[in-house]
Amino acid sequence: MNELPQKYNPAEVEEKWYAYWLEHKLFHSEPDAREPYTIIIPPPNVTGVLHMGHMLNNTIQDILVRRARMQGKNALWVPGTDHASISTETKVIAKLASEGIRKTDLTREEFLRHAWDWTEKYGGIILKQLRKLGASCDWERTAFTMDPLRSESVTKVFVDLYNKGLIYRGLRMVNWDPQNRTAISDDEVYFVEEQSKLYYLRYYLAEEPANFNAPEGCVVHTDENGRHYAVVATTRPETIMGDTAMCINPKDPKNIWLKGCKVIVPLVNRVIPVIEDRYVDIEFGTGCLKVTPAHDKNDYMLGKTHNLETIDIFNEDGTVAEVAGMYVGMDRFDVRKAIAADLEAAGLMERTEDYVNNIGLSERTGVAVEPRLSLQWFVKMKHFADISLAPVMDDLIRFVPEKYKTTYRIWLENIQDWCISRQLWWGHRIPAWFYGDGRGEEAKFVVALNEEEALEKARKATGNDAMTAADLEQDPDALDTWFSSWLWPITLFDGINRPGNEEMKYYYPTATLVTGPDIIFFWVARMIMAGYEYAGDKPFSNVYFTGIVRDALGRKMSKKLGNSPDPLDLIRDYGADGVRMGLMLAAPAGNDIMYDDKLVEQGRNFCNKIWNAFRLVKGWQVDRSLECPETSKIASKWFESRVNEALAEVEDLFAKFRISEALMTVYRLFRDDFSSLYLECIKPAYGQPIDGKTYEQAEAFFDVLLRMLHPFMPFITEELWQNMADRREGESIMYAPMPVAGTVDTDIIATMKLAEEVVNGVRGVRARKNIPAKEALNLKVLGTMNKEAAAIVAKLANIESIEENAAKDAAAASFLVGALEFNIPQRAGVDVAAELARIDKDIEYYTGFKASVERKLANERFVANAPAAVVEGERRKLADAEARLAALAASRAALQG
RNA sequence: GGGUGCUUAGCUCAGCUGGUUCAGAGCAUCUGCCUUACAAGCAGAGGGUCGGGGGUUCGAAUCCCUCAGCACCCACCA
Repeated sequence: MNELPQKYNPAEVEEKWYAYWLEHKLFHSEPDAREPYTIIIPPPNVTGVLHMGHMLNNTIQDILVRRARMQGKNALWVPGTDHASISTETKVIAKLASEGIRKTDLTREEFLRHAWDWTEKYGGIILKQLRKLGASCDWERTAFTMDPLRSESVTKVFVDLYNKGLIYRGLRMVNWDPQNRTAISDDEVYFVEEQSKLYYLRYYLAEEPANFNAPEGCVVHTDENGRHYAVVATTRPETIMGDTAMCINPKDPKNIWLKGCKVIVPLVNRVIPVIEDRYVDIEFGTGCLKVTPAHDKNDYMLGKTHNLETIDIFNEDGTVAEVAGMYVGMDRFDVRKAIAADLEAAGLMERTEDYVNNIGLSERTGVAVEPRLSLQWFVKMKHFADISLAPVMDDLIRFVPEKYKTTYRIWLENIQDWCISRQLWWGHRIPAWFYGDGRGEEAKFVVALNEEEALEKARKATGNDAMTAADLEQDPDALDTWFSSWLWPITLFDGINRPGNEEMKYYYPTATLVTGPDIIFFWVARMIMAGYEYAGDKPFSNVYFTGIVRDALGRKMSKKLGNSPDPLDLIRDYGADGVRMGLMLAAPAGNDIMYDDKLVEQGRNFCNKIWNAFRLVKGWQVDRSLECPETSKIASKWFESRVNEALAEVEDLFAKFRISEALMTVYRLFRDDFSSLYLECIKPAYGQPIDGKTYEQAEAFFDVLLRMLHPFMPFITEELWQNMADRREGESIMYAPMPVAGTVDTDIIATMKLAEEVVNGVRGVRARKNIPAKEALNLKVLGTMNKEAAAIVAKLANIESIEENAAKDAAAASFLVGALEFNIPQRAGVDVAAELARIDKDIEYYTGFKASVERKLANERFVANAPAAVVEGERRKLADAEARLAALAASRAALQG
């Protein structure tokens, strides 16, 4: 063991043990008689690369899984990746574009071939990276949301929901991404403030009334020719070709004169009616609203209630369509500029104003979302909201931190139907086949598991047995990625294709889901829904929401800022265990973590500490003929209790998912209690051997500590555990039982605490007087002290003799522990002035303290109302203070004496 | 506009249903040490009127009200 280097070298250790774990299939799980503990990975994007968020998230999962495994549970962590339809398709399109290939030039099949090539090339990189972290995933079970099992399940669920009437096809205003030419869900839109303009446009009256007579309070606009017009404020003048009405609030006195009129859309010269609706905000702009039902959600609703025509003036890519009649083929933003200039030129622009508004952008492409009327597939959510609210509110599924319950509830209570179709090719294709003419709302279609079944259904529906596959056309759309992810906890055990199979029965519901709160709606909520609908039970019992990893300045990590370290670089520089520890130290549940290199440095340093403590113990020569020294006996008795205390604490913290605090508890146990106290207590004098009993006890403690540390720091603990004894091939600390808290001897804890305080006092004197640690001292106790504590003090503080019931030594340095005074005679004599000053400072403090306690006790209402124990406590406080003051006064007198 | 949460040492945070383990931890800082496990270390020390104000109570970091600031989520106004 003496060959162990002075510093821990993580790289080779990590490589070696990960290979060992794989070789012996230590991550693999099969159902058996043990209690299961299952975690399903939030599948990262198949073409993604590991970032700090993944590091945090997966470290937590690994800690939970490893701990469960050591607790004797059959632990399974299932890995996999997500096909991430929009994200991947966007990347493939970009890659093709760089080669001069346009998606529109390819057939669906050709495009998919490219996409699969891409997926195979980059797919799974992230899973390889997870191994560097030490992730104990059962790689034999690696799944992909678009592999055959998962795909088949998705189709079945679609068909089933359709048959239950929970899926429908409908014309709706959706968020349209003109770059990817697809609909996206509300959740995929984010809003940013944009500096834009409010354009005030003239809408002339179509007919001048014979006797123009506006009521009192009206704001009437008249041009130099005496013609009357209304003014409409809009941020989107380019949509005027789609105007089919102007709307005023019936309660608006300014605009009441427009009631019943018809106005002319500027430039377009179409005559449109003025309608009235209380939706219009009287205070905004002029109180007149142009209504463009095809291009605005609210306008669409107005259009429905007022039976307005809908003119869709944009193409899929955001250029102006034929039907607009002007600016055809121009991009929407170019049109805005052009139309503003043209309106200006035509004298139809009243004025413009600077204006800040929120515009919706597509999460994937960053382009402005265009509200667009289109035919899409939807899942009715009412039913799902009904079945998924109570289990969370009743803590059947426990959310950590709890505050997300409210978020969840509010979302469910306001749930909207889920748009699940995407105009993409990369994804699960919608299993609906059209027949006959027309693809609009009136289109005829069948929903089926495959083309064969579709044909059969279509024949039945039409009564036309001559129908062939050529008469069918499958809906070209793909499904929203989340439509496969929401089944993940079920499909990983093939629970859709083979309901109630053995693995489902064993592994489902899973134990804990670890994920970010940003996907609570996208994913967590929908898995709960799917769980109850398709597995008849919750998908998981706990949801642990992690925070976001930020930089030291609190900024989100992003490629743009370049403030995100590459996790693999960190692992290389600090070791996987160091990085894991660094991240976990700063990661209370639900709190964002401010990443700082200092953290992983601390982790690395701690690894080194463990390493060196091991070197120390392993370096001792053992002489079994030696008696076990008293101090070692005391130390062992004490440390056993300390371990039990810490174990109980850790158990409690894990139950509360306070993992960072659990780690801190073990960290302090190892560093402060084990290294600084226990090892120092049992350490034989230099060059001397250690007795057998103490050595074995120390080894046993080390073993316990390694097991406590293993879930957090798997590599170094395996390395040392393997080093401690001859292990069988295939044996691993991964399966060593996690120690369980035993009884705590509070007396020995108190004794050690006292010893620590005395040692601390002696060291304080050494520091003040510049007495080297090597120089043995004599200690006088002005009273008596616990013998065990005294023995420890002698060893740790390098005391050669302890004299009890000693007389006050005026020439000695002194300190107090409680009311007990200690003196350390000095060779050099004492600095009376300095000593007096110190004593006076103490006297001042305790006098004030005593006064405040006396005040409290003098208060009759306090004595009458406070619980007896509290009052008693105050009395004791007073007595202590008095004793202490007396001791101080005696010291003072002796010094002066 | 609606909601949730936060504000405690220089930094990151813990302090549960009010009282002797209430003012704590880690990191950082300062001082002294290359003491034969570890300088990626050891020993010692300093540092906060618990965001402001008010209230309840014998007693408030803890409960209530209010003000201020911050963060996040939802909705989105032409």
